Amino acid sequence: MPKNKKPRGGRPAANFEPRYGANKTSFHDRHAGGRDAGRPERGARADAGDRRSAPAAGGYDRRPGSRSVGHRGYRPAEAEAGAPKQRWNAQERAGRDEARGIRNRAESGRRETPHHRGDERTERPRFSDRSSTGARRFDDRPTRAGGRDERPRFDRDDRPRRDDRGGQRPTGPGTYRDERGGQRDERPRRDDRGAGTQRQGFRDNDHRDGGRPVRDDRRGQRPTGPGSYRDERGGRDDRGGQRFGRDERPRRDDRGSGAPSRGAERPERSYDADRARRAFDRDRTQRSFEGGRDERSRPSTGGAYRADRVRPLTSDTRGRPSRNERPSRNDWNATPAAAPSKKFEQGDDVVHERLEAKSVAAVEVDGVTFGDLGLGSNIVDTLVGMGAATPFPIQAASIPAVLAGRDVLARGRTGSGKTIAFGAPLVERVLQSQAGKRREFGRSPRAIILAPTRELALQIDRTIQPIARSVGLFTTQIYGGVPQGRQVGALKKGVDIVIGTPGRVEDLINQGKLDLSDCRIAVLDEADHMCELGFVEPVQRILRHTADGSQKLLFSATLDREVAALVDEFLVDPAVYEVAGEDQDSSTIEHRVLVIEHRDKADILTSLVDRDGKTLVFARTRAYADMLAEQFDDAGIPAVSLHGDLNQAKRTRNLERLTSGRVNVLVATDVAARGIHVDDIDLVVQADAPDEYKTYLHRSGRTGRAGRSGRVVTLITRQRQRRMTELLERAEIEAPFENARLNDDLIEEIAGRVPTAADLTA
DNA sequence: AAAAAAG
Repeated sequence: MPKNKKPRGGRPAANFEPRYGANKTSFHDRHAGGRDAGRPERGARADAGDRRSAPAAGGYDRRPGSRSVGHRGYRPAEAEAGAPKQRWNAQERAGRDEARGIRNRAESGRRETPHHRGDERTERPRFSDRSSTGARRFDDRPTRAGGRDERPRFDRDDRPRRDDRGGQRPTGPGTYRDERGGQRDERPRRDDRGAGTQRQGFRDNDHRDGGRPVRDDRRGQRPTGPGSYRDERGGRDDRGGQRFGRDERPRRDDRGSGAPSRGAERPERSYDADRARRAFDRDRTQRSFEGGRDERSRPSTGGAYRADRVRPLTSDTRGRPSRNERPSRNDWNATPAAAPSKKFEQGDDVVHERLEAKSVAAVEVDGVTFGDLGLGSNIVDTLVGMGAATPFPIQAASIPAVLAGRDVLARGRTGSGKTIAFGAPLVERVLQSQAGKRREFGRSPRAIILAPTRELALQIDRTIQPIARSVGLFTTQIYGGVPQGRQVGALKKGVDIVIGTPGRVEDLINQGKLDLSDCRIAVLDEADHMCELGFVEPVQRILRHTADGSQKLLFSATLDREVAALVDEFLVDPAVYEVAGEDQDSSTIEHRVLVIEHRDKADILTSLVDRDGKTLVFARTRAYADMLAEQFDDAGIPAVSLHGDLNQAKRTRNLERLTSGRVNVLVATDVAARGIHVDDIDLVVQADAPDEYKTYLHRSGRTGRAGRSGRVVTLITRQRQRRMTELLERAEIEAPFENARLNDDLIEEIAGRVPTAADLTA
């Protein structure tokens, strides 16, 4: 049913566009449909004997503001054509004014959408008087910006904005993207099917939004050269990037120096021994369908792979890939001993026990292909098209296990390719489970993927959908904040893979509109987060709706025993994987802590974000996020916010504004802490220090992706130093604490403004 | 505190 809402583009990309244009589409539909439908009706009425019809009729179509009956801004023709306003009673007048207000809002919104900065945040007083405040702000801006003109970096940001506001150009090319955020119809047009994935346009489009996160995730695993990074807008480039990435692989090993040699030193342990040791080990026979599946679907190399290439960790410290003396959190988690005194000091940042895991190192997967792991050729081709020619360690480890039907727990640090690690084999398994069967109308989903935020669910879908499409499977997003009609419609037609957030998923289950009884695979992304208070219960309830013995996959960059509640109830003999050599020393992120005076905080923040690259600022509360974004905006630094107080359209749009580079500064709550991928964020500023080390890790993981350098700056006051020190210990991050004052060179340096260079150019 | 459902 949403199909007819889709813009009908001949372009293959059309299957991707609707999401951008979902809101826009319906908006335009209303208008276009309204006008078309309105004309005859109006004509009829005019002909019906009104004397004014003759002169007025010619003008109807052209008169600005004429509307069809169906339009909410509709006014009877008589009123406008000739009836004096005096005839309107107060109520009618009110209605008319309201209608005008709506229309104006809609039109100004449409006009200003691409660059307007106000829209993106929650209601602010100045918007009640948009024109005057707009004018004021517009007038102000050149002055402010002018003051900054000496700094060329502002020109780029300021100029288009002034142009846009002044020129009132309705839409730029970015309009579609701006309005992205509605849902799209998952179902490809018939003409998009099949060949669609092979077409360049499709690829381009997917890459822009879907491929990129994945590729970057993958690259994030290893330090690729800078050259491989920029060329991500096109499919061919991606392929190049992937080739490059493959060549790069050895470098990663060099870099994570320990990995190979460690592997060699580490005593090999038999598979059985390893299993016996695992805390979650259970009798595998509990899984009714375990055996047959295993034999059937295990890839030819899978068994050997697991036995030969994936090295088990034997204990907390033995064979541990840490290069420093501390126990490494990167092996699932620190033992309690790693932070003994901290454990109960702060109830909100508990260090959970580590999980025993098999560790897979990059060198071990060298030369292995996705095909070797057991994925079908269509999927492999799609992956290659997305820039993933060869599997990364976490993928190489988990894919065979997933294909074998095992429950899997996997930890790979931020940006290590987790989405493909569960997504690709999930698609393969769903495909196998339907082999030979016809895809029935109204079939219920075979797999579900849950994510903690809507943005993440969208992002996951962008990655998985092309893979699913390549084998003729359908995905749909089920998340809140948007009307459910379209989602329900998709479900009615039949969907194979559901990707969503817990709230709406459970809602639709309870409404009887989503049936998970045939759901054989359930994935929890950011699984540890999903096990936190407030999330677990719905997640548990949802999982209970899945088929008996359904396969469970739990992934996170900070996976630890926090997931025990779910593991105990839902997982059977899970395979547990992690990636060797993933510690902070191998990270490309530079961490710093600025100890500041509270009164300087606002100005220091403005100074920090007053820079060239993309900056992500984390605030603890929604209100503060809004406040900061406005503060930056007022200082002439275009900024938007992202938090749960915004409606979904604004959330999606604001995130896209950062992605597209329309703004360089995004101020977000922790809604953006996990999973969200935006290219090129080179500075993460924590306006408020996080309370939990995991939050720190996830927030900082928004930068330093794709092997690029990234910086994380945390602002704290003196009183917070101790807590911060402890948190960093738990996170196993080393960061210098530096006292900073406003206008310190230190801040210039962190922002990337080197005073001397500016002096030289001046 | 934030996140996750809402016609």
